[in-house]
Amino acid sequence: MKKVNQQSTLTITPRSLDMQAADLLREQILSGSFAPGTRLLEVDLSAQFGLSRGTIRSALQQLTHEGLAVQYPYRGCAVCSLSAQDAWELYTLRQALETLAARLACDQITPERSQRLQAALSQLANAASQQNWREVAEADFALHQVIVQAAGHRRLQAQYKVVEQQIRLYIISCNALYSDLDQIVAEHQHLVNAIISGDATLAEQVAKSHNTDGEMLVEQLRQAEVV
Amino acid sequence: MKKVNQQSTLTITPRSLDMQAADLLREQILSGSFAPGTRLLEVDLSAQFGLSRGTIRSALQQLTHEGLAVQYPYRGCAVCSLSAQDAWELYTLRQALETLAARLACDQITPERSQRLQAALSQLANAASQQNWREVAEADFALHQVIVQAAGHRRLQAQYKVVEQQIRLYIISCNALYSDLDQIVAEHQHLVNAIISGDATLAEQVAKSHNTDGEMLVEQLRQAEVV
DNA sequence: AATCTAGAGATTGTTGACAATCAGCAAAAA
DNA sequence: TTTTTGCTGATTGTCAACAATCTCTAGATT
Repeated sequence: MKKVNQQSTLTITPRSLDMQAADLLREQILSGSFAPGTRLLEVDLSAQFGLSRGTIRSALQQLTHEGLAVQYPYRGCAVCSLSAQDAWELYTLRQALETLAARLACDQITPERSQRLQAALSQLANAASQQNWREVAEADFALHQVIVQAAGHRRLQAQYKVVEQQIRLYIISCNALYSDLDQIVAEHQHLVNAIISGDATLAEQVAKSHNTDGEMLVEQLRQAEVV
Repeated sequence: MKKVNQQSTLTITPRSLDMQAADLLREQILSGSFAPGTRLLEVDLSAQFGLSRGTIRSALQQLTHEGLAVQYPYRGCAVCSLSAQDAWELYTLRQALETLAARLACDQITPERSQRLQAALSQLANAASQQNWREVAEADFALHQVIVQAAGHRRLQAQYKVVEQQIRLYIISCNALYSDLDQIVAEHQHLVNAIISGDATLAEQVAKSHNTDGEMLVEQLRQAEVV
């Protein structure tokens, strides 16, 4: 009789109601159901979710810490709106984190990790060949996740995730499109090769130059603000 | 009759009780009053502060997000304890953030900002000449704060502050000493000069090499764990 | 007409009580 | 003896009610 333990896929992991509420709200925000600027009122969400206001409050505090919501004391909470300055911050910060991740992943590269990088790169190439920019975006995120995980750095992972979420929010709010899918694949090919090569300085340099989608996003927001 | 407004030093800024409680707890932790591993129980703190448990709970959630506390569902909260792995993470992450800050500060350098950098550097040199390592540590932090502020990047500032706080916690828990104060001053001199020079690539390279205290900290923790 | 004041509505902030979970331990069962 | 079960104490998680703050508007004052 096999014991059910914490590593089993049969485990039910308890998750407090406030965290579940935060998860659901995050999903709504990142799927575009709650546009930037949407007010997130404790009273409304409490009624909608069938939970107490305190529980919702705790969930909103969590989202505020993740940068997805902004709190206005006594006046409500809202989904975060983004300026060009915000986009610039995210793009520069993401790049710094990805550069660190590339170097550390490279320092600790293993055959198994190489395979996972290659697999993620293949997914990206497949999505690009189908001209499906949404899947390209997802494959792009997934590839970077693999790199960041390969860095073996919990804080880096946590911080990268927060940045990624905010970037997702901005992509949705801009209806950002990827204009040159082949270039994106080529850039990522170059990055993965550099990491797998074991040359940390090269990996770092390539990651530093890896900015096509970030620059595009900042530019789009800048133009939107000028109009 | 002068109007009192939000920019006046006479303004009282409302700060919710939960944030005030978080401030006070943060201070206790960073001053060493609450050692790493100390249990932070809602019931005890509630009685001690004369606030409700919910308010304390919210304060602890804030500290958990800052990495100063760890939550154990249904079993209490504790001041974060640090391993060598944690120290490594902080040191590498800090370096990446400082490198970004140096580059951005350099890109946006102004005469006024140069002066502030020089002033902060002087404070560091003074502290070192008095062989007062606590003041050296504070001057070191202050100088980096000036650099990070000069980067004009709100998220970078926020993230840097979280990392800095955690580093402070670790320094206290290790009784870390600075062994070569002159070298520290020289390194910072080099960094400030690079930023002020306006050469962003140089600023970045110097910031990347700027790691004396971080490496020392990691090494001390590694030896403490071996014993 | 311009400015100030008070009140109402909307919303959050805080509280104390009840509900839920966890770990440890003693007793019962195998 | 080992394993299982049930209970208890300690602590958090959640709830509904009360307290506090903010913005806006109408009325009063200058």
